[in-house]
Amino acid sequence: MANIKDIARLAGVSVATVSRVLNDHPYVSEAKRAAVQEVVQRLNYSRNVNAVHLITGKTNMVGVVIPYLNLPYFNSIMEGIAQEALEANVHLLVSQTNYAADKETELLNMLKIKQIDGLLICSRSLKWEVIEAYSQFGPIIACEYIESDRISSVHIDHYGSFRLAMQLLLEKGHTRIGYCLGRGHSFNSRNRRRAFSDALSSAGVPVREEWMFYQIYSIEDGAEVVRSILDMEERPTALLVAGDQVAAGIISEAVKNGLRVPEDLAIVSFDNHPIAQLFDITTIDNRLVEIGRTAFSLLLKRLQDPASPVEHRELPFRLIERATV
Amino acid sequence: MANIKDIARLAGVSVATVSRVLNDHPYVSEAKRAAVQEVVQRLNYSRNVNAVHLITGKTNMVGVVIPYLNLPYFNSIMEGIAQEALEANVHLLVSQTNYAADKETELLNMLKIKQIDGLLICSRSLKWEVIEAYSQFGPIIACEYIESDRISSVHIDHYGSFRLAMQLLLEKGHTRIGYCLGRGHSFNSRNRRRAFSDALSSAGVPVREEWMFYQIYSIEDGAEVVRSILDMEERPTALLVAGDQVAAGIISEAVKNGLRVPEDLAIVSFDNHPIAQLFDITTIDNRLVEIGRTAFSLLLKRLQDPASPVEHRELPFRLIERATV
DNA sequence: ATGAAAGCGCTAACAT
DNA sequence: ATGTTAGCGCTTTCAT
Repeated sequence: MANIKDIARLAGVSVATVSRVLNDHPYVSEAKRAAVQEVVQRLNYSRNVNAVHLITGKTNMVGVVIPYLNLPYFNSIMEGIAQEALEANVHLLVSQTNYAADKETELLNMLKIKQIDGLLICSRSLKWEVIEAYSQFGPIIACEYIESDRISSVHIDHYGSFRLAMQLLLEKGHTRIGYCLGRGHSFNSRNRRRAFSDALSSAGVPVREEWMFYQIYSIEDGAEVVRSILDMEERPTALLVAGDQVAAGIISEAVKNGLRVPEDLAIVSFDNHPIAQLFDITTIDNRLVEIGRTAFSLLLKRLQDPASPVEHRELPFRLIERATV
Repeated sequence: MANIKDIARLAGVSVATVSRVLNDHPYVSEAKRAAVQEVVQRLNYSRNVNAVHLITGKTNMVGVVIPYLNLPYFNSIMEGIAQEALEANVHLLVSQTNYAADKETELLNMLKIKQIDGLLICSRSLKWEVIEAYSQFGPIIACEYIESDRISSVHIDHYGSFRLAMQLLLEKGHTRIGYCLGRGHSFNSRNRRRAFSDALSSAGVPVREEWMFYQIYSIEDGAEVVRSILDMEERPTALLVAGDQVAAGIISEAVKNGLRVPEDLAIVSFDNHPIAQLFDITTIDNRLVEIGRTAFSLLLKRLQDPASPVEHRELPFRLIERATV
């Protein structure tokens, strides 16, 4: 492969001049510029970016820590990130972590050694204190709520959205309410749980542990929840479901078993995925794609101006009333 | 940031020795190894991979050309790729191209300049002849059928699977059959179209252009198809649908408009996405995740042994009979 | 405007 | 077993 020296020799100029031409620097005579460009064309030359990375300390790549690419929640966020990255001409080093801490550490380390210019974290296992320590090496943006003066974040108010959903159900007279979440111990989940129990207690209703389901991710998981409910002596009359996909699984299985929705089982779901429309599910739009877009643009801003401040943006959620409440 | 020289100085050894320790090379005394490791720990040192990339000419990164991350078809393939990459500890440079040729060229170029070690192509706009020219720079694997002695591929037999679907429909007595595809001009689509018309002509039935729908990707697109059909004087009685998501949209809209499935409109769909189960859709499992996994492992093999031959693997598809035929 | 030369941080061939 | 040293391909002073 030809290198910059070859080009310089063939064009009859110095490597510095070639570099200037390559980087669109001023102070190069038209004649030499043309000569260089001709040789570049003729040899079909491309710069070795690894050398460029080494010397500039930048890579035009940002890392993305994402637990599961195929879960609708994360897929939507990723979609937003990818859209903006395409636009900004920045490359994405995507690491599907399955929540493995060592995978997260790996990307953090890449930031430290400048293999990536910045890092987007959709969700993580590592503690924020650990992650914060890496912010000295480059901007880090979180797609969840975090109080930090070193890591920017974009999030929606999961507490608020869960309270809204609860209010909807309580107003309809429901008191036997359960919920389905993914990870039970995440920050978001804890918030949701808190909203859930706050709403219940302000209505003077006790929390029923047996109606709280965790590790519910898929359509099949949703069906499973319905089967558990059917076996109960006392069943919940309403369910908050984190994820439309799961809600669809629940509704489908419920109907199959003679339960009417919403009469026997009301559902409020989250995310406003296309499938929610299909099943006419009342859902709260969490603006997931927008979260991804915003996260990326926050990152870009800090990349372009490292002095720009750490920001925390809360995106408004939005209730979509349909037929399951 | 500390570099290898600092470590060498502090540990009282040469940079070569440090490099040997870092790379687990033999011929280093335990004493020196320990000394180096101690300093590495103490300084929390990490190698600058950009320098390593420059000198080794490798990056432990592979590129992924993928048109849309959020389309179920591609998302499933991506899932397979990501699973294997996680396992193999290889990083993924993912480029969502939206089928923009210049984005594809960009990754091809990265291969040329060794910014990535290999390339996975899920689908593309560029001609294979163009892409083939880059195979000299590193292994390229395609997730679609291609006849090439330079690019390996994993694919399923779209012609065969479409023929099977047609056979199913013809056996049930359908002769007024239409289809819904995404891109109409892709290689896969052309194959499917061919299977479609071959099947029809072998049954002595003419092809009806007005029943062939293109650019159909989403649930909403599916609903739109139904609305077009309802307006027709003569309607198809069956539809081949590339994608369960779209099929779900079709069924939902059809039922809303009083059409019975399969009595008024039979559906055979493809991919066996979880949503197909929910809607009880007869579908042909295209083994998408498996395609992704296989593509990655083919790439890995060629990365580890560049002399290993170009391979073309066809994965068997599988009919899942449910209730829409 | 142009070029010479000094690195960027690392690996590996070579010498000892 | 260990160290010295020559690059990898590029950018960027610093001269001129």
